[in-house]
Amino acid sequence: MRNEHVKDVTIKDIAQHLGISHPTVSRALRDHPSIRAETRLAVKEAARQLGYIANSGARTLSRTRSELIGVIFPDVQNDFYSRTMSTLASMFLERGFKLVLATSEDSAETEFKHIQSLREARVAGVIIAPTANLKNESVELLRSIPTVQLLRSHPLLECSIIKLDERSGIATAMEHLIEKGHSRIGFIGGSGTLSTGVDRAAGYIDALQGHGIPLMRALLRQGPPRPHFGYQAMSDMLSMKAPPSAVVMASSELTLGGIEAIQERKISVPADLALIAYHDPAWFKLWGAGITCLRLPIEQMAAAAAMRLLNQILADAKSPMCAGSETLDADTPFASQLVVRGTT
Amino acid sequence: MRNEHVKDVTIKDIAQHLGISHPTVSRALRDHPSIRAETRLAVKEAARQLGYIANSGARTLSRTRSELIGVIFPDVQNDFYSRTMSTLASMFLERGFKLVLATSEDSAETEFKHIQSLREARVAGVIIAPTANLKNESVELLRSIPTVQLLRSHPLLECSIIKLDERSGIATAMEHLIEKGHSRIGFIGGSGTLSTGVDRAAGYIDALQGHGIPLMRALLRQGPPRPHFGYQAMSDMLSMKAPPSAVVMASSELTLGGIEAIQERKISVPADLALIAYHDPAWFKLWGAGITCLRLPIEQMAAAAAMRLLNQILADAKSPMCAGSETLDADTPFASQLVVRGTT
DNA sequence: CTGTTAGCGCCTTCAA
DNA sequence: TTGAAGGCGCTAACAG
Repeated sequence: MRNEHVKDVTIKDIAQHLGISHPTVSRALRDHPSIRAETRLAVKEAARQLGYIANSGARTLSRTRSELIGVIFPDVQNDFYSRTMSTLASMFLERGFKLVLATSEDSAETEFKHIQSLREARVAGVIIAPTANLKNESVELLRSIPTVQLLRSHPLLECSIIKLDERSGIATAMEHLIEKGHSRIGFIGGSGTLSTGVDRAAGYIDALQGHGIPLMRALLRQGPPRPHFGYQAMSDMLSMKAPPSAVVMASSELTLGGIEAIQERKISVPADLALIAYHDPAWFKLWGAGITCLRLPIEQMAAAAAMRLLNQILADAKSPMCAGSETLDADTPFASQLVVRGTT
Repeated sequence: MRNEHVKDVTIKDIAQHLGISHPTVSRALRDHPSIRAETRLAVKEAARQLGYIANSGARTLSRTRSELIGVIFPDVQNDFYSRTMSTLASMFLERGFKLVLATSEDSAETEFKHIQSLREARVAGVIIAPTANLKNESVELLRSIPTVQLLRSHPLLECSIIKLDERSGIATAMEHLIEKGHSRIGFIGGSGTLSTGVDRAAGYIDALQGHGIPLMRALLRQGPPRPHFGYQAMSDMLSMKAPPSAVVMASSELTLGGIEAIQERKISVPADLALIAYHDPAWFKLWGAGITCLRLPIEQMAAAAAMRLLNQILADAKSPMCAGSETLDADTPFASQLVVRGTT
């Protein structure tokens, strides 16, 4: 223990130690071209010996922008977000950025607080999966930070979006079920206030219409994308007089709850009920004969978001006043892939 | 888009706007006691109107310590760490700290890089699950930051540890299996270079000895705590001439791989093979008739780590030179709890 | 209660 | 190639 509370050594200390000026030290440390190789080496050696540790706060102060990237996700327990974090972490680390993780818990208020403190930290950029009812103040703050929306998007946020083609993903799943002869198909998805909730439900409705199957209100359930709601919705559907013969669960968290309800009632899958889930966490292939699902290109999406943000940050640094580089926003949505397994 | 690159409003601007001095503004903003309520309100109002956004870097500069907490975990895909993150996030947010997440990927080198940049950011504290071969430079750097080790610990790190009683946890699991009549019990755990790997294996060995069961080398497998190794080890064991009748899998990631190997060989559980896993991610209760496991008190551990760190930070702020407050390190290990389900 | 003054550590002109 | 001077935004010590 005993933290040695000696004051940190600064570039001035190094300068003094070497009998030169601090600006020279500063330049040497950053490999500034106009510095003699000799002095550069001497400086670096001295820095090492004295145990110099740069002060990123001070650097930020004189530069106006830090090397921090804020990541605002609803939570990290969700497999999608935690895997995304991994990719983002490695991509940004390589480029000298650090990630600050902020979890909104789907509360617009905590989301706002986070955005505020990220703004205070002068983060270089933000990657966000916004909450449904993003506050105006949040929008306002984000206006001054290069931002990229990932997976979810919010209408008020005028920034790049890296998204999935949710509708056609669900459409594919529906095709699959319909081909298998199902027509009483249920859908359990995220709230209609979330962009993903809306889009996935739309895909479901489209598919039904496309095949002339009437939409039954009781078979379309939307709510908070958490296990609890999945359990609830599935239980409800299973207690109907005429329950569905297949169900699409539009999120892995909902699936967790949905399956619990199914097991509780000892319903056999896929004999009595076919199932398609969204996303493909590791355990899906282990459950029974495997859960049929739509696999999302997580790594690619994360990488795309990172690159997009890096570009924006760069463009921003070059021509801070210029508002023209909107060419980046060619929002080509990513496609999910149907993985057929034992539940259908 | 169009980031408005107007220079940020500072306390000086507010001061000028109000015809007072910046220190007064600074104090008012921070609710300093010796400020007239009237001026405080005026300042806050002006700040709001002018769109003032504090600069945390500048604050850190004049205070020497930021409001950032570094969290260094091997990865966040692991359910244990992602759930811990959630708890830490909310605990620290409430107290005005921000979390910087750094994933080491179990590489001592990236771990070092992260520690270095956290040190450069003058983080207020660090919570870490160290890699097996933590570098000396890392130890050196951490010496000057309040640090708490969580779950894993490293001998060179002289700081608080929040840990689990790994040995007795495994012992409980072994008791359970032995009671059920098993004596050929396999163990698949993390590498012997990890503290958790060592302790859990020790628990296994202890239990065997305690019951006069000879230790068979082939039934004790340790390696990287990832699905791939779990798969490998389980496959090996199942191909033995005399395979075990029960296996303890000492991590949820290993379990993922282990179960895959089991399913591939169509071994029936628990008839042909009993199983106990470590940790209790949500899907364990859904697999078959549920996976028997040791549930870890994640939230409590995370909360304890947070409190411990906060105390250290506080103590550190009060008496920076004093080396005496080691009383905090009463390392009472947490206990895991056996959850009996269908695999035993 | 409030203003003055003086840094925190670094970077960036401008000169030399 | 290097040094001198000034400022980034904020807090703190000391006056008043």
